[in-house]
Amino acid sequence: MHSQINIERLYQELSRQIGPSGWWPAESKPEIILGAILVQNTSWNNVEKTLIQLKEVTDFQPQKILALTIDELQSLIRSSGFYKNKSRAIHETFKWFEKHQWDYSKIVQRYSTELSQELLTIHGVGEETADVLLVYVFDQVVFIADAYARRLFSNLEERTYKNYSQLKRAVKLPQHFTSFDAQEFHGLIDEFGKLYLKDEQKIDELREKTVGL
DNA sequence: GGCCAGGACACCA
DNA sequence: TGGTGTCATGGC
Repeated sequence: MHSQINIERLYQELSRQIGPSGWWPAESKPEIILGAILVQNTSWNNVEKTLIQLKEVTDFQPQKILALTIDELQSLIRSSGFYKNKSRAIHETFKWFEKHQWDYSKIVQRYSTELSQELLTIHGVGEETADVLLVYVFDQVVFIADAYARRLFSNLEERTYKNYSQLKRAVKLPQHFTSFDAQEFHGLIDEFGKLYLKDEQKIDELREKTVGL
């Protein structure tokens, strides 16, 4: 049996050290959706270049995004890498939202607890991107078990979470977490990862405060 | 100049 | 269900 992290204390401690995270860094939901796809296995630094291009050309207006030819879209997002995959993912995801008139609250009502499964039917939207959309677009209280989270939890608990679903199953957010908390928790984990994941002393310090038996 | 980044998917056993 | 190869750019 591994020692487990006290999620409550981890959230509080990360907030105290580096909060507020300011995540997700975007001014609109279409921009969040674009960022969520573009950042797949890619540094945010590369994504920012792409977002600047997209803003200039489309101002993140869905109808303008969808009006781009596949070649135009690929050209605009090229610096984010995997541009063939991502151009298709962006197009299919935006078509999906268009099908639902970009009515976020209505989508939540319609699919209810099945929304995650529905998002996963979109080509190019996998486990993590679906959770990111749930948290930052649909304001759901969900844990995002991304690479930074897996590394952090693996380090703190001194074990190895091999993939997304393994950590996802292991982490239950506190009942009282609001959608803001879920957003902030993810942002803090990733920001902490960027800053300190290679700092053993920092990790040890955090472990003492968040891991019990 | 190789390694890696805020994954997803096809294919295989 | 779980493991592996592939997709691609830019920063270090």
